[in-house]
Amino acid sequence: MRETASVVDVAARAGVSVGTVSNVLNRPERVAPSTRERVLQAIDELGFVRNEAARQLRAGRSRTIGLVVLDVRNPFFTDLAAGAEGVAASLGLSVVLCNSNDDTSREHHYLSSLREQRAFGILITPVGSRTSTIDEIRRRGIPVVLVDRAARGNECSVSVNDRVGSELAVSHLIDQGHRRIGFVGGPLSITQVSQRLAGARAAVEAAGLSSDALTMIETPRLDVEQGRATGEKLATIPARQRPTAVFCANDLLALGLLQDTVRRGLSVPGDLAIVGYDDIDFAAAATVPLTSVRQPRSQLGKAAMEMLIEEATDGKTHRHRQIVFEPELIVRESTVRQAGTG
Amino acid sequence: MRETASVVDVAARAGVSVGTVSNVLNRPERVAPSTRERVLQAIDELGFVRNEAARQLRAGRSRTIGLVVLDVRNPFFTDLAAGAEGVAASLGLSVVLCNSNDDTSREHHYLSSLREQRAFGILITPVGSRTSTIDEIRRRGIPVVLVDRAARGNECSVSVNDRVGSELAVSHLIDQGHRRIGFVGGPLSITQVSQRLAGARAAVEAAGLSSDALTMIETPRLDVEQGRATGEKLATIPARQRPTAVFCANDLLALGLLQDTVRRGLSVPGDLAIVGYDDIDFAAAATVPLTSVRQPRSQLGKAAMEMLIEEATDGKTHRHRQIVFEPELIVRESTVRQAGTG
DNA sequence: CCGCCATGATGAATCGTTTTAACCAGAGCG
DNA sequence: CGCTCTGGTTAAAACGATTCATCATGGCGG
Repeated sequence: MRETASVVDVAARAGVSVGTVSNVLNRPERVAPSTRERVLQAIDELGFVRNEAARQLRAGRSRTIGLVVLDVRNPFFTDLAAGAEGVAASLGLSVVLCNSNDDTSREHHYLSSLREQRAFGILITPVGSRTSTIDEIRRRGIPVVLVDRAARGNECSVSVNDRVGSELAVSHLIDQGHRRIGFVGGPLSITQVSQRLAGARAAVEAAGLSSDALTMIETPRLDVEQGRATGEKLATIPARQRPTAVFCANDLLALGLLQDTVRRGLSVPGDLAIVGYDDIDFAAAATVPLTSVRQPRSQLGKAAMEMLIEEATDGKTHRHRQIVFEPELIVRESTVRQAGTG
Repeated sequence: MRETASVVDVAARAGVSVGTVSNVLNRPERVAPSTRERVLQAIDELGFVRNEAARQLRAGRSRTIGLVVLDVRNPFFTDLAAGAEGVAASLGLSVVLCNSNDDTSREHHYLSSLREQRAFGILITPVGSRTSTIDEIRRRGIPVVLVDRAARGNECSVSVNDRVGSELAVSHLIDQGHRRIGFVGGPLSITQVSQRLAGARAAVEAAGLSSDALTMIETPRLDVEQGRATGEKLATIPARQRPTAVFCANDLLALGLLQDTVRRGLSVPGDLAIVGYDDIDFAAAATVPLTSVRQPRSQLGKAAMEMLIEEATDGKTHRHRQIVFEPELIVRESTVRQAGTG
């Protein structure tokens, strides 16, 4: 076996031209069965493997799609990725998962790399709202679809209505009789966080409560660690001012807070009711099953990928559009006292 | 601005040859400062972006490294990935994270794709032990380093001594007075699992206990869900035969089991002591902080990547070697009753 | 003043695939 | 018999960056 066989070698061995080999590879129906057979055999014997770089060079774009997420460690994003990947795989496209880690410079680095690779397209949850690099990439003809982020202007996006989701969550807490509610999340520069805060405020207002019924507890990140830290913070608040329920901007925060609260010997939801956001698998599996706002994560990824592919294939006729899914509140024990445990 | 500027456009604008442009890009010191300046300006004005596919075609290999893991949702692997990525990034190489999800066909699919891309190298935790595709890829000149898996024969690997890790864990449980110990994990086809089981058995034997002191509880997967299911299983065992301590093959299992146990109103470690493996961040943050076997995850990724790059750059002089890290037992409350809670 | 060397710059060849226009043989038809 | 049509096949021209052998220029020592 040669170091690496090319299409020329295959052609020589099968006694045909390179064009025919290429046809066998890409449009097998156009070549006569007997020749096709001969070529396939030559490919097999030589252990020929297509050179993707050469294909890409010729095609002008690659067959990889970048998926840039804020946090690979958050199951929300890996589930989303799984949904997106399923669609891509069925079309022979591959997805590379890029973790911006909520860091603008990392995001920029990945975007530059995808641009050099002439990516087929990009799905991204941008770190901030300023997206000059994204605009520049789009201008180069690489389609970009925003995921889990509603587009402002003339671009495609797939998102979930964060306002509605948090209204559901906070209204539920109010229905349960809570009058001092905490909102945990941050930084506010993350659009999802500010949207969810806005929804929470709207729910408080709609219930006719004063706006100070809602206490904002800002965190620097949206992870388990910060959730636990929030437990510390809450403990320092005098009991009569302390929220009796909190709404967390995502499940990682909620789980961290839940763990800390239980460890302090407090009861959930008795002493503190907790609602999360995303409904990751961990939520149902927590020590006290977590009430959470379910987002159609996998479907989100699927829809985004379908839109991206549509834009990438019929670029001319394509019209940008924004898909918005509706979230759903899943009520579990972290907000509603169970019959048996009363 | 043209659709997309190439190196010839840049050359024309700067009034030099394409060779010079290439030199500015790759060996700037070889070109006179004044020309260099002129070329850089042309690049800027035209918004020129290198075409990675063309580079790769010429170079014969790409600048991406595949990292194929068993489960992206397990923080162990994302931490490992972070370590590996750090090293790669400093050399201008990019890492694509591929999730085999413990499925042979997915693994094969990713490997084929990486082969077509003429990957710079591959880091992989293989699903099974049969690795014919890997051998084939290596024969093509793509270096492969096994991670978290000791190599059998003539190949590079970076792993952690699983036998020692589980001996530490089980000896610790025996030291705490436990005489009926459960081992939770599976499937046994995963090398890590069988190694950890072997270590557990060795520890039991070393302590002079009968081999039925160890109860095997096999699971189909290593996730939180299965950990909870294990709780169910344990509950069905008559109290006098039920293990008083369990050693789980990874932290996800341990956390699931912990959650289920606490929910049943049992005390940890009073009614059941639990040890996990990996010491993921979640372990310390659990309702009852989890005793776990710490693996140098990030370092593992770093070392593997360094080896891979070494093999990829001096292919001739390179000699395969196997690095084995030693694990460390981190004792927390899930096995040792705290003073206050007695 | 001549030849040599160093430094910079050049241009053509190359990587491996896809695509397109051209070509050919044979079938069908008037 | 000549014409068109068609299914198969071919040869050659891209795609865009890199590399290497070659060449120009000017300074310097002899």
